[in-house]
Amino acid sequence: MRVEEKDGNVILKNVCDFNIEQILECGQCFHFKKIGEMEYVTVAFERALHVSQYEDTVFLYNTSLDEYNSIWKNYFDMDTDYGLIKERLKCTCDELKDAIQEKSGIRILRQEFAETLLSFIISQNKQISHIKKIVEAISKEYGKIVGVINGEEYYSFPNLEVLCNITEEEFRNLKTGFRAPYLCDAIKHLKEWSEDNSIEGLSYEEAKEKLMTIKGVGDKVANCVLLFGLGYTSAFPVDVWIKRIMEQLYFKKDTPKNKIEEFAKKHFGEYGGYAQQYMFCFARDSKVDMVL
DNA sequence: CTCCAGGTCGTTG
DNA sequence: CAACGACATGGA
Repeated sequence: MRVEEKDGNVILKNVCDFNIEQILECGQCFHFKKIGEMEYVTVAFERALHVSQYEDTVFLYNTSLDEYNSIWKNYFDMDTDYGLIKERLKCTCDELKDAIQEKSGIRILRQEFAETLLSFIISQNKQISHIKKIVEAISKEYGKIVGVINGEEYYSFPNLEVLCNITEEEFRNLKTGFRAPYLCDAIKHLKEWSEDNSIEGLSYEEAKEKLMTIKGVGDKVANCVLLFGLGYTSAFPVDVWIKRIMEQLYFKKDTPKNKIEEFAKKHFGEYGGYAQQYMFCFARDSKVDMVL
């Protein structure tokens, strides 16, 4: 891959294992907007990035090489060799071949911890389109304006200091429903952890246990946060879609979620998170049979 | 109008 | 411990 800066844009040429539509639309993030064919605005790290892709060329508009190197390279996980991961997974797990082939351009975004945590608390029992609306509403109400692209304004997700002052009632007014107290509890914990730095350097198990002390964070949300917001690539969130496709690919019968997670840990190991994303996206897209 | 959505909590058996 | 209903809200 080559990285060039030209006329205030950054261009990535000969990009491998990268499909902007699959990356953003695969349910790992909620703070983006499709503005054209293979053209998006994604909001993260208090910035709005206008990005488009044509074949193996990716355009990052109105940015610089410095910003790419300090922010977007890590956000898009460009230092990870997805070709290698896919080969490993396909070798050991023949069942994944179709999903990987179909969703070959997925990457696991390295998102901010706080936004990921709150977004996935909101996600419970909600459709992705509605999760996006709530994340946008929170950002518009409490975040900063970080860009105007094609006449549309984009707002960053509020930082921790601002989040600390949002009341349960204010969250209810933003249509978060019964999740409002969960969000407040999560913010309280975020504040503690940022003050004593206690979320850093933990093992997967320790971090998961810590996350699950938050009311409203169960096994699935904790795994999503570990994977998308804290970089634990072995995390394997089991939701309805993963349950359906793994029952079809592996178990051939109704199987409890904890059994599925246990199996994934043994079978996929450190690559669990990647395997999960290929399967999730594939299952949701191809509408895997609802029953077995 | 009914059903369900990238679930979790509290309560029962 | 496994099973089950409640929980807010909006879209199909």
